[in-house]
Amino acid sequence: MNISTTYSPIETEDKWYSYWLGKGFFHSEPDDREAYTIVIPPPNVTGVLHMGHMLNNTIQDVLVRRARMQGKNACWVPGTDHASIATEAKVVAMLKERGIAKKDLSREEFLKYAWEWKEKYGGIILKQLEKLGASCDWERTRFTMDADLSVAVTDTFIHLYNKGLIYRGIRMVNWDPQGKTAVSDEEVIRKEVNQKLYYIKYPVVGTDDFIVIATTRPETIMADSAICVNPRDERYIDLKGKKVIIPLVDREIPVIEDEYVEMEFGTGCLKVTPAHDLNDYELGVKHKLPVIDILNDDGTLNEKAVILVGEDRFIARKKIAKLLDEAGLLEKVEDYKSQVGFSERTDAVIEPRLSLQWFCKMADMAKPALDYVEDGEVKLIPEKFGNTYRHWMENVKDWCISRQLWWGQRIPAWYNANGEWVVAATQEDAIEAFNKAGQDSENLVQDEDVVDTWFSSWLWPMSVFDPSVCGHPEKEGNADINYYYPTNDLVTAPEILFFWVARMIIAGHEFRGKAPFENVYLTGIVRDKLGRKMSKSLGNSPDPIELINQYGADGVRVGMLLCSPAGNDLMFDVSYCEQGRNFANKIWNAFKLLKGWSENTVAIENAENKVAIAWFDSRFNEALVEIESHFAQYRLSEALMAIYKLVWDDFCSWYLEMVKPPYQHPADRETVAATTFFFEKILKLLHPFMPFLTEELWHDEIFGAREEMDCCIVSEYPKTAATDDKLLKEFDMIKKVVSEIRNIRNSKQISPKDPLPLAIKLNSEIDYTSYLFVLNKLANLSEIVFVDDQLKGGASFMTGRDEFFISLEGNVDPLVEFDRMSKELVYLEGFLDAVNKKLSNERFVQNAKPEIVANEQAKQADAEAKISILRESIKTLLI
RNA sequence: GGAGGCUUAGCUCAGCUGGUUCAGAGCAUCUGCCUUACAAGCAGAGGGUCACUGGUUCGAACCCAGUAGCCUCCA
Repeated sequence: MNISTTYSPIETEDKWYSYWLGKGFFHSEPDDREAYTIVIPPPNVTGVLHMGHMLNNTIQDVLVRRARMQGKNACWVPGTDHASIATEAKVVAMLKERGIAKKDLSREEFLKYAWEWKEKYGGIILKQLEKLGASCDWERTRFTMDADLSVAVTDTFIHLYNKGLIYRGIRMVNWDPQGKTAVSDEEVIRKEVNQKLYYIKYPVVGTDDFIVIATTRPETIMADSAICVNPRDERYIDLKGKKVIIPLVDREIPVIEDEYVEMEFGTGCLKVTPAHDLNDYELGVKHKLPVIDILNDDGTLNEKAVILVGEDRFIARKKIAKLLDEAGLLEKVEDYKSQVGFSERTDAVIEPRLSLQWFCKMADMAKPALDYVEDGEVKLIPEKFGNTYRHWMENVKDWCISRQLWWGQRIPAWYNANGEWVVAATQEDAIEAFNKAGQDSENLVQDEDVVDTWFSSWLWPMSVFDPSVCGHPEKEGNADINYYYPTNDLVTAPEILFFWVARMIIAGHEFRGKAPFENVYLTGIVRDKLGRKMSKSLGNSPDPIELINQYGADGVRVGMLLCSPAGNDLMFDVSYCEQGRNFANKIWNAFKLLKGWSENTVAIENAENKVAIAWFDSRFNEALVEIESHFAQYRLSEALMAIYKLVWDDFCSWYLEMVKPPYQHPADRETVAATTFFFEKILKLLHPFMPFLTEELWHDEIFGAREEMDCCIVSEYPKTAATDDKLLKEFDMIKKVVSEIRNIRNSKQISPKDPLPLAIKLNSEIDYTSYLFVLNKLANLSEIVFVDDQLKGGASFMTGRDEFFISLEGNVDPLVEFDRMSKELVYLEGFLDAVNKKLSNERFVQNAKPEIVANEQAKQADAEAKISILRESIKTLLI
């Protein structure tokens, strides 16, 4: 084994990952054991690992590895989703590089290229997860566009359509005129832009007056259906029932009234353009206004605009401003800042556009999904997300599920020449359905759109096990789904609580009558040190693979978790990875020490070490109880910190220093055996967080010969056991005594090499005799004596009620000691005063719980005792 | 505009049902150490008006109201 002074991750990581794979430790098949299942939130197939994935998957791996060690049949199902929009964009870009335009390809040709792209570049991210140590069952890897998962999507569509839960309707979409496609809200980047606010005069019919409207989009006046004012606006009372004329095109439109209009904005008059603005559209529906769409799909004006036909919308804007000005109808132009949406991909200004889309009705399906969370059958962690969830589920909007793309599952709707349609899995089924309805079934065409990617991923916890149950609630399902479903934990980001989590609960309820998971752990957002979200465009995100190369996978895993409080955002900084790496190194070196001992042992009795061994045994169990409680509450970073302190402080700084043989002396066999045993337990505790380092050390010969399947990854996780509380308490006192002596050394500039004489004046029940060896070793004492009277002329301190004295010839300034003691006395007197006040307060004694009053009385007695000791000490000092 | 959340040491965060010597941890800082496991380390120390204002209570970091600042989601 390597005995370098630093742990070198590179040499161990690939080795053990392939070993685990080779032995099939990640693979799961249903059996008699309790299942522990996680399905991965499928990353985008085009994606590369970013810090968010890093956090999310580290958490999942910790949970899975721990469950596996607890003897559960652990199954972590990996996979990717097809991400229609992102993937299609990548394929379009690839084609462009090869000089091919998407519009020159048929759908089939394009899809061929897309699959080619997916096979070649897709799924890089899964390879990257291996570097992190993710113990996924790779034999179960799934893709949302696998043939059977696509059938699941189609069947689900048909099922919901037949139940009347899917319908077609008009909707305003985000249109990218350059990409000629609709994009989702998430792909619209809002930026503040300097614009102009144009004040346009509309002549009022039958008068010589004008009404002035402020707009940023003068090129859309030809699409106006009305002018709207607020009914409470006294400036415009006269306009009631009047009509106005759209400048340049001379079309008459009515003046309507609606509370929606903000009187303070612009002139208080709003032009209503239902075809080109979402709010205007809704206003139009409310007031039954006609919809006039004057734009082509490439952003140029069409013949409905009457003027400037064929011009691009922005050129038209400039030209129309000029035309209005020339006609004397442009009152003024102001500078104006506002938020404008840009396409993430083409950077074109997004155009709100009406189109016919497919929708999924949500209200009825949302109800049971809300109940799961309200009733606690599905737990959201942290709980605060329950409020957000309820609010959303009670105000749920219908889900627009169609996308104007090719990459994805094509909507199973078929149209005949008369515009009639049926929903069917295949063309044959469609013909049959048309015939049955007595409708024309010649020349059928399938809907050109695909369904939203979420429409695949909401089936994920079912479809990875048995896609055939999706769309078929009556089916019993295969052995896998009956064993693994419902899964245990889901680990994901709060941003997709509604897009994904809620919908999975809905789908799970619809097809299995059960929610797909018990616990949903919502991680925070990874931000940089300055609190900014990590993003590609800001360039503030480190490359996770680079970090792994630099700090080791274990170091990065620890670093991630150290700064990730449950449910809160985390301010990531590489210094956390450094801390993780240092921790790995600390463990490595502790191991080196132990290994050195085991190579030179003798069979001698070492009674002195027995108490230290008993103490660490208790301390380990005490820490384990705390760690288990953190895990039960999904407080992973606190569980990790508790382990960190157990290892670094208790094991390395205290225990190892206590039992360490003197330099160049052999170690006794019993101590080595006990320490080896402790070390192995520590490796187990650490394994879920630091899988590589622990596996590497696990196989060292000091633990004896290992069978090939005897690996840390499948070792039995430690179970809590009884603690000796008296021993733990007394050891705390001993540690305090040691620290006090070290403190005296430090402040008096005494070398740790110079032994000091210690005198103890016992005032408590503690029996120090069994700890003298430890005291002597850790504090380097020349002698320890028990005394009845306080000693003069040395340094002194109190631990509990016991007094300790160290004679220091000529090294102590009585004035300094006096000062220190006086300060302590003042503090104690103040403290006692506060306690006394409480106890003499009748209402306190009456109202407070008895144990709290008893506690105050104990505090009082303790303080009184200490004060009298201190007073005596001061007196002694002054004599 | 609607909803939710956050504010505790220089930084990142714990702090349970209001009551322990309760104001804590890790990192960073400072002081002293190359003490043969570890300088990626050891030993020790300093550091806070618990955002602000008021209220409830015998008692508030914790409960209530308001104010300020920051964040997220929805529109």
